[in-house]
Amino acid sequence: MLGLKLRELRESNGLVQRQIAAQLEVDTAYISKVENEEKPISKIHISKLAQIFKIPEKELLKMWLADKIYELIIDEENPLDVLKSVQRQIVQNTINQDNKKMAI
Amino acid sequence: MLGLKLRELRESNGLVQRQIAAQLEVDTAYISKVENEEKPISKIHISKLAQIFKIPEKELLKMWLADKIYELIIDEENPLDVLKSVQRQIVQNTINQDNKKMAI
DNA sequence: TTACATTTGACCATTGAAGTACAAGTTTTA
DNA sequence: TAAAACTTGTACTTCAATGGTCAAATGTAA
Repeated sequence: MLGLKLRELRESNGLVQRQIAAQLEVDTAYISKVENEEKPISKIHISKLAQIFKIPEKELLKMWLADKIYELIIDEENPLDVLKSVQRQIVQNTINQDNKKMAI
Repeated sequence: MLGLKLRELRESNGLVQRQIAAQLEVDTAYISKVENEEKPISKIHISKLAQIFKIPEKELLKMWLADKIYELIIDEENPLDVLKSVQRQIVQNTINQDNKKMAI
């Protein structure tokens, strides 16, 4: 998913893989594989990519994380279920923390 | 989160760590660390644990996955946001697949 | 006290993923 | 058709996380 997005970003910026590769100082083969989702893009490249494409680093980072999670659960029977339960845990957690603060 | 759950399960079944350790054929120290969330529980033990506690393996597996995801995003600024975007991706994906099927 | 249960810290081997390179092949485009 | 762009397969290294162990310390309950 992120690979595809990166390809779109690159193309809409009128760049070829070689140029991205140069800026990240990696092989063009790596870029190709990333765009074709054969390899994950390394987190350490996110900030430079954000620069190149002139988008907020945070946004790209969020996509990067979402991608990781996606890969983790997509083969499960019921991925949305799992997401829901994580969600519940986080919400519950926040509530507990707030309660603790109130108690002080 | 899962560690705590496992502790609860163990205690509500009236078992001590040594007994769990014996069944999994690991050191009690490992069990202790798992329950205290210092180490993740290995996936390969899930099925045996489900047996021991007499709960569906699927349920435990789901918790295991949820835990992984939780660890992945909990330090982010906006973990719920990330979850939402994964959710969207999955839903979108499902729709696309359905459309493809319809086209056949 | 004694014995059992749990925790802790230090340590270590294994494994799998990440990151990368290179060469050779295929596609695209001028 | 030639050059540029891209893809693909294989292979190598490195690195962090995992999955533990052991011994010693600490807690706890009879």
